[in-house]
Amino acid sequence: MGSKTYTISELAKEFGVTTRTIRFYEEKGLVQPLRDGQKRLYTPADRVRIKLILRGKRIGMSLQESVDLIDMYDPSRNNTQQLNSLIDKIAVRRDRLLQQKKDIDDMLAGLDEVQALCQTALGKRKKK
Amino acid sequence: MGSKTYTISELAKEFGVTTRTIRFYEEKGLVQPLRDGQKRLYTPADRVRIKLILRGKRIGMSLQESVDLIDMYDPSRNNTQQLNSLIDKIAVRRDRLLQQKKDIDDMLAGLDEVQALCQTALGKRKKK
DNA sequence: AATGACGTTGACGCAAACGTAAACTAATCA
DNA sequence: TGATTAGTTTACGTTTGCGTCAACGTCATT
Repeated sequence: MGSKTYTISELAKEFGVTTRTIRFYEEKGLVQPLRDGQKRLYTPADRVRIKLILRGKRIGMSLQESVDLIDMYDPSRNNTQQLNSLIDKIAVRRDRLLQQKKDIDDMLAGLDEVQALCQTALGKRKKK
Repeated sequence: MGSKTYTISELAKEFGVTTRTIRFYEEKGLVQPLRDGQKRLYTPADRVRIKLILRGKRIGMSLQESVDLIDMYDPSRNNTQQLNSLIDKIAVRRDRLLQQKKDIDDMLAGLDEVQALCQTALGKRKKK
């Protein structure tokens, strides 16, 4: 029953952030770990939340945006109203994500070109 | 010869940013527009730089990172040393971009799931 | 000549996302 | 038992990326 918990430094180490960062997320209400006396205890669910937040960060989302996104994943107490507006929000997000994907592909293509230039500039001496 | 130039507000409008933003980029040395007396005149090259900077922003790059990336696109005065280190940098960037792409795909998949849930939840009332 | 529209240079303000130092506790290792 | 290690709170500091005046110049109308 006592499913696994994590200490703050375990998670910090796993995700490559400082403990300060994780505490900061708590200050902002992004996670609410349990306590063993003074010490914070993180459940697997907490761990996932942090993971998702950091994933959002990697593509330039603000912490709040990540949280908003995470909240979408839980259409628990939703009336028809809310479900419809949720669908709209999803559409907006999807558009942004697709734009970002395009941006990334463009950049990758650019990098390929430059790399090719570099290699022919170097390769002339090597292979042929 | 006198190839086209743009005013600051033209570019601001085109890219959906304020003129303040573009001046800020100049303060930081990201662009160096010509002058007609006091007024800034942006060349097509300046315009492209700004465009690339904003593209970087969309996927969470800092302004400086965008500039670093743009500088890669110009392997002008490169000796073998620099070409090799450039290739290394490109590899690093590519890895990051691929990770970001994966992050985006994961999020898109998540959104698809949630949307499906929403739609079945709604559809049950509609159809029956 | 006055009214806008557009441009300029400071300079201060501000939110986000932590960094960093101080000062403390609680458990553990030697 | 003293030292080290990991945790805690409080609080001020820092960087980035602009927003927001203020105070002024320059044209083109009206």
